[in-house]
Amino acid sequence: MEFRQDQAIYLQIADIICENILTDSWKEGDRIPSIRELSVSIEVNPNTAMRSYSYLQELGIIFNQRGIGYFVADRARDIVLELKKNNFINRELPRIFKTMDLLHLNCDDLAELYAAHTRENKA
Amino acid sequence: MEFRQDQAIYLQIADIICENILTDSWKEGDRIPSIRELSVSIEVNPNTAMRSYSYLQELGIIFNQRGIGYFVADRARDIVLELKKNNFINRELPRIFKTMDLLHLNCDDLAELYAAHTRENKA
Amino acid sequence: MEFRQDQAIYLQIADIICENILTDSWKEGDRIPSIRELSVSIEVNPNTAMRSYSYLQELGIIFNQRGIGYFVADRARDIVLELKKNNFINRELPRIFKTMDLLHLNCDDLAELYAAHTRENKA
Amino acid sequence: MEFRQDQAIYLQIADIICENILTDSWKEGDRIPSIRELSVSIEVNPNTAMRSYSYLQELGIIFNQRGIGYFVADRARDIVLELKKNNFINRELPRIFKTMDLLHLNCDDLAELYAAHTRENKA
DNA sequence: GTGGTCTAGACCACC
DNA sequence: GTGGTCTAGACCACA
Repeated sequence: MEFRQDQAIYLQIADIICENILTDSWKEGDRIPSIRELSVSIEVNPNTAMRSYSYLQELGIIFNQRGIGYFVADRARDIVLELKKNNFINRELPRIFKTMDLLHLNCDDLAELYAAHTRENKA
Repeated sequence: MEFRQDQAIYLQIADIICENILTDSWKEGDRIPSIRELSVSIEVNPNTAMRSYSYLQELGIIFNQRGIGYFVADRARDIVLELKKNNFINRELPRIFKTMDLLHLNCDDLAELYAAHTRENKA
Repeated sequence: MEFRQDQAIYLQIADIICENILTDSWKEGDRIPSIRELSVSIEVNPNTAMRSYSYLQELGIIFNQRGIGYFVADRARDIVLELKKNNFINRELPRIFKTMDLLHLNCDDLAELYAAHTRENKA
Repeated sequence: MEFRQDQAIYLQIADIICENILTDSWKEGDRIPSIRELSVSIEVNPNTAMRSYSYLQELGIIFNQRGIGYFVADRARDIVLELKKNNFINRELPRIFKTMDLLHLNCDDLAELYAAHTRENKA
């Protein structure tokens, strides 16, 4: 497993888990891999995997049952959606539109690029 | 002056300078503030301001005349534009589109959200 | 059955049993539920229930008759009372007082807060 | 520096810091010892000290300035007071009174013990 | 100098 | 088997 350099590994792991939840690959109530399993499968130190889990637990996205493992929380999907949406709208969007202004790109240009992107992904 | 936590301060400073160039607030050939002036006005360590200037100098956006100061380079505007464009299209857009997919947002939603966000900030 | 996160489950179970003894719900000489019965009724791993019983047996609060079951020991009530009292006065009280000092609470406040808390729970 | 066995060291460190804030030993806006300084002075691993700081930062009690260090947050005292009070009233008090019931101790007994405790500390 | 992250490895309590 | 904590030591970016 390869990680980007521009973000802490434990955050990238957390992101991947959130995506799994958003796409229903991991459903609410499901047990997720143990820290040891995960750390082996993605080749990181158990401490790093643990950090991802602790982080998600704080956010209420997963929870722990002593001696058994971690599970996807009940309202996990809603929480993730809410967090991602807020972050996107309040943090990313303003910067995106600012950049667009500076580059003289308008919404139509973006739509075009988006269409191109979608085509590529289908191909 | 306040900075975000998610990016090095010297990069945020460099960004602001680039914006000044893109919007023609600082024109090619203009002398820009000395490291000391800048560091005082935005309340950062002179080392940090220095780092921003070194960074921009490496990119050919500004240049230094010993004992006189820093100046906006001749083709600065083009260079900045090129860099920003490449970065936006190749790095930011893919992640933006990915997030949009996960959040089930389409291009029209974007424009709408942006409008709403702008209104809120005005209020 | 739900357990707190801040203490081992087997200790919480042991505590409940002790309370049953202190309140005379379980009298000295009484047979108490088998490990299997208990583990089913409160939904814990049998190993965990077993651990609670072993722990209480070590303290002389319950005893085992092979093939028959566990029983409340003769002087169980006295032992429990003694243990609880010592623990409360020597371990808990000092920390309670320390917290009260920090929070500028006196003894009267305590009683008042407790009354308020009780009312809330009833409501 | 010695720590109790019944609680994680990083939490005990956090507690001590909170007490320093409550007693105004560390005032709002003050810079607190760097992670390295702290870890040396109390003889723990820097990672452990770091964990305490991260924990307190999440709670909004301290904050970090890049490359400079950690500082006591503006409303730190209020936050700590609020947290401690809530925890004491909602978590500790019920258990305290439950134990008092079981031990047949009443509020007057507690007051007496408290008075004794105060005398001891003065002596 | 500051903090942040990661690895490695150990030990422990618990289920 | 599970997670949780701690130590040790390294590397890095940043101010």
